[in-house]
Amino acid sequence: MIVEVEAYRGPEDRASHAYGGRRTKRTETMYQQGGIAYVYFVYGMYYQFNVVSNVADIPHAILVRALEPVEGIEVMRERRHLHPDKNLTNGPGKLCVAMGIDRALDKADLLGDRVWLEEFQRVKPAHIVRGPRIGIDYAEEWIDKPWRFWIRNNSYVSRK
DNA sequence: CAAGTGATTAGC
DNA sequence: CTAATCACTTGC
Repeated sequence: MIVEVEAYRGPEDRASHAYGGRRTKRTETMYQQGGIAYVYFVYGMYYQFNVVSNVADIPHAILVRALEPVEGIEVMRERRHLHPDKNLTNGPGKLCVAMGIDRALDKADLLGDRVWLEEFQRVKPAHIVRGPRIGIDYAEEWIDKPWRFWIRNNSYVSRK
């Protein structure tokens, strides 16, 4: 269950890989019609999983930052090398390890059969909180935009 | 709290 | 071609 996300609004958003209309081999994914995965590699070791979210040529995406494990917990634990349950999926790099997500899933259809989203539980708007995004200190006036959203009091979010 | 890690990008 | 950067995690 997704419990934490961040919105990236290229090309205006300085924090987005598509800032200024940057359209390269990597960012090309975000310019496609929404409903597909944008998976990229950072810091030499981690993948990040995003949902492309607008029409073609408007590079918007949602970074999935944390999950609450619901099924397949044993498999996740193996992939995460026996870390305690609460560390399985409480960060964007961690959840990709736990879910087995890598760049082979970049551009994958999220209504397909390799990786997909489905409705699970309805979350009341009052239980959703927002704040500034994480790890984008370079983004100048976009640093403080409250575009990180998480479920209040959920213990699997990446930070309190 | 800082190192690690390598793809990606811009700049020459 | 080179060098800097990075939507992070872990272990000290």
